[in-house]
Amino acid sequence: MPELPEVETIVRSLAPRLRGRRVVSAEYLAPRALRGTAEPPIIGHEVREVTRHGKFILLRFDHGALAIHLGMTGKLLIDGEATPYLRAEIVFDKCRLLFDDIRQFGKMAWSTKLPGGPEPFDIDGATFAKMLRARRGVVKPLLLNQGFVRGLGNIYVDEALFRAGIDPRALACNVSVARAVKLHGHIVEVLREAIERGGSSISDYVDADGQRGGFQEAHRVYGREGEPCVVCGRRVLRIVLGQRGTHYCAFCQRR
DNA sequence: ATCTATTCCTGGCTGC
DNA sequence: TGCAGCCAGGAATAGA
Repeated sequence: MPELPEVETIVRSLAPRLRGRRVVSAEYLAPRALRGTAEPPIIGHEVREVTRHGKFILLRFDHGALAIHLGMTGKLLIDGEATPYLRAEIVFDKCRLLFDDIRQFGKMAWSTKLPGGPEPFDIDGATFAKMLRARRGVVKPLLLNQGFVRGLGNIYVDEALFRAGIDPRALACNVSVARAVKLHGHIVEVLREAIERGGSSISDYVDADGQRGGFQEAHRVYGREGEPCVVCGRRVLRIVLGQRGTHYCAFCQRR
């Protein structure tokens, strides 16, 4: 499941391959990939840059950008093998880009307004604390809300809350300023560490060269239900919170 | 603003 | 071995 670190890894592998490349042709094999939006007017145009906005990958052209969201199982592969799950193919002058997506939660659209709160990297702890404490909801669903901060998904929210010692069911407004600042630091830290290790590959995720990430080995709570907490040794619990599997240590994380 | 439930989708599990 | 049933979940959506 591509979250910020996985998308960043993909962008870093895509950018040097696509920068300056001219689109020769494009084919959209699944109507769902474009979700009924107009075909991107990219034929004959050159990619200027490949960037990330939260979990969106942006292929930037002079006249706009193609925004791609990978959903759960989306992959962007340079010169990869076509699979039965191929949703789109963009042929460039020197390579081709395949959009592969088993579950079809991914989507692409031309020059859409990009949603979102700030990137966690773009705000400081004090600003984050102010934002967090102004909200009334439960902290985990709030962190998953892309309109609050961009880029976090289920894995990194569980990991950051564990590192910060905050119960995922805590109310945002009840988190002290000091702990909110600490949480922001841990969010930034866990995202940076995950980017360094090429993201987390739970099942499907690979970068544009088909390489898996390595950060799943460093997960402290996500996917570790029943295993001993790396800090206190008690069993990691799993509950459902906001329709999401949620992993935490009841001893190390408090409300 | 914030909550819940529902929808999308399919491979990979589980259990019989 | 086969097969039904359930599960994973990002985000949009509807309704409260």
